[in-house]
Amino acid sequence: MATLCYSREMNEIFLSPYNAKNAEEKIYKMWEDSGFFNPDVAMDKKVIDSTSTPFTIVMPPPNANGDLHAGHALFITLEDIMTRFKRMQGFKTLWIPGADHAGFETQVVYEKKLEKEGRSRFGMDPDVLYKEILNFTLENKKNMESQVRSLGASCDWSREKFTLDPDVVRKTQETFVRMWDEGIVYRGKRTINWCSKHQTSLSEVETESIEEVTPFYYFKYGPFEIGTVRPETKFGDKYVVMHPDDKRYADYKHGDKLTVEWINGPIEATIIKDPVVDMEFGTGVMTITPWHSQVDFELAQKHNLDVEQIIDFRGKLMPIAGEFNGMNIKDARPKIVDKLKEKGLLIKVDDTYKNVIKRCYKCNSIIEPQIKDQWFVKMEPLAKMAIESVDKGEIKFIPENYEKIFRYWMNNTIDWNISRQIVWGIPIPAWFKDGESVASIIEPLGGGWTRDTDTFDTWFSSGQWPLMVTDFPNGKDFNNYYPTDVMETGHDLIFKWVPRMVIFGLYLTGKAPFHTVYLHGLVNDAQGKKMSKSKGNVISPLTLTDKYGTDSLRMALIIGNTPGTDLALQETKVKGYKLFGNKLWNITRFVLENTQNFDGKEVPLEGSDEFYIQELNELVENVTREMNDFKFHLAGEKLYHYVWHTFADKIIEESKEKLKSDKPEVVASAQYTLRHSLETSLKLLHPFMPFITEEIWTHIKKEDENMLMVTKWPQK
RNA sequence: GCGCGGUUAGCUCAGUUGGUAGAGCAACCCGUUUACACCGGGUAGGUCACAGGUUCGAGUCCUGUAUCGCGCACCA
Repeated sequence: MATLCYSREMNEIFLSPYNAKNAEEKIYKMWEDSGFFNPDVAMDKKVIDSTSTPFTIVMPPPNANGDLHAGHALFITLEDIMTRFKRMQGFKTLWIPGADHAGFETQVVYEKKLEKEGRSRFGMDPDVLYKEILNFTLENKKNMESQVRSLGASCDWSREKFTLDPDVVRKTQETFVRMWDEGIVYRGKRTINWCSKHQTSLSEVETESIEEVTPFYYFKYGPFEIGTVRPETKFGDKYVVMHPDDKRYADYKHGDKLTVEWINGPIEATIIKDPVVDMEFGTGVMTITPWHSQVDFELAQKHNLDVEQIIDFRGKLMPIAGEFNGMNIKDARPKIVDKLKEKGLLIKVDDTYKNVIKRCYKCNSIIEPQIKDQWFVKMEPLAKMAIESVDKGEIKFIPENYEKIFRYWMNNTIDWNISRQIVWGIPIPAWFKDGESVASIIEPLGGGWTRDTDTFDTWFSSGQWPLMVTDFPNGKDFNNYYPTDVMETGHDLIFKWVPRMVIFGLYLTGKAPFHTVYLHGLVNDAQGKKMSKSKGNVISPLTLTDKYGTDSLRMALIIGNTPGTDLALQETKVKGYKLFGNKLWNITRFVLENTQNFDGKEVPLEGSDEFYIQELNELVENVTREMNDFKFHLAGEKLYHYVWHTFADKIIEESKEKLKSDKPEVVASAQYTLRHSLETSLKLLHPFMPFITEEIWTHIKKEDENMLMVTKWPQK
């Protein structure tokens, strides 16, 4: 028979303050050894009813290329709170961890490392480079995993997946081939975003559009005046475009040819009339450079115009530039302007012109639009499915306003370039021969095919992540846990990742991969400024957990932090929750010292005890409701308040008198109230502060009780 | 240019369906007679950005303005 009998020895640990460092590693090991992170084990050991409803979260796989940052700590805490809450409520709870090879991101990190060592990826054997990055990534993966553990994540490590696991690679390639077979993927020669430094194309989300003040030059072009910010692209400009309704140029007819003096001598120009020209802008006349501008390229296709490359893929001018051949565009620009000025073709320069320039989101290089054969995904039909799913209410967003942003993006899709000219990624299974392109895992019949050397955009595979980790299409987990429940991730991924997961889920299975998208904000520094290495204001979560314990950081990240809103992480706040942990620790000490002979059985409540038990019931009800509504900031704050200002300040203070009473029923009632309040508080706090609550629990639980992590969530 | 969000106490932020404004930290005063000084008790501090409107009643709903932040964007 299980009885409570608190001995002196058991209390001794509570005589000194809570030592997070000593407790955390031991507690995490106990959890992991129990196997309860894995719902199958929990069911086998009868901790969870095998008929219960599943609750699944897929962890956004952290990049295996460095240390965890504060944002990771936030998402791990949020997802762990959801997971622990549902697990205690008896759901068949599964949180699946992962690690991301993070294609371009990691390659950039590794290239920086090479640079420091005086090496370069260019000229390296691709296989050697790949192996080096793989080793680097696998080493970092271990580091990342141990940091995720240290934050208390109760995820099922037995199911962990890496985005380069062989089955992930194979399935990603199969999806590509299927999309090709079904006409969703095509090979196209189109304008792409080219980073001349990284020597790869990039998708729209991998570029940043930055507004800059750039000199705007007006040049004389025959009888016309044209404006440009990019004189260096103008060598091949032999089409001059104006609006068909523009009366100023009514004398010129579409197709008219005239000879004009230009940079390197006379050039034959052709008049093109097209309504794409804005008559209000500048002089209403423009020349075009189809190879290096998407608008111009579309115009060229429409009118079947010549398309000529001016700038090569290293960002240098080509032979068409004549004397400027081989020059870097940055150096060439002023020289070209000088030459035009000497020739009397420069009319004026506007130094106040604001222009939006696309840059590489990693190295800040100017993105050069180039024409290149790449693999594209047709976005429109896929986006349509995603919008329909949201229309039907199959996917909800927290906070709600992100639904609008999601819809906006889905309604304005551009076909997705999934080819990357880097080695670090999943190879695109495609073959070329005599201008023909075929998607196929194995070489097509006939022989003589050349394999595509490009790799996939990392989002092409991570977009399928919920399917990969549940072992789509026939795995046991896929049947049991797909669709998953909540996708919790940063609001910055509302474009990059969330839509792609929705699209792939719907495309491959007909079902959205999750019903709730919870988006957290960025974690900023104490002043609310974005953390960055260059500003030197980066706060490492590991430094804070070292100093104050993991539970304290978790509380500081959750309380007062509403979904979608950025958070200013202040060390004093973390410190404050360390004090709270200590408070809880000392409450336990008091309760233990004063309930030594108490058997734990329910007794009739005397005096204010009834009121306090009632208040506790209301707390349980409120906290449970708020947790169900994803309002963890409110639930956490209520718990903090209850424990400190009701439990400690009132229940304990008043109990001091009651415990001295000579009426045994008054003493018993007070003891029951103390013990019940403590146990309930620990259970409610466990998802937020798993370590300290579990540590206390091991000292107060009955012999036949299991660890707190799998103890039943309190009910009113 | 278009879109989204914020503007509440010195600082960082909460405030669920409209009902006389809250927390933490900081400040000030008092207190170490045993759970905790990693503490307790108390004090002070806000025309809820501004202007209108709806309402018996608005921090909360509507309109507009200002301002900060973020996102998107093929005007050469």
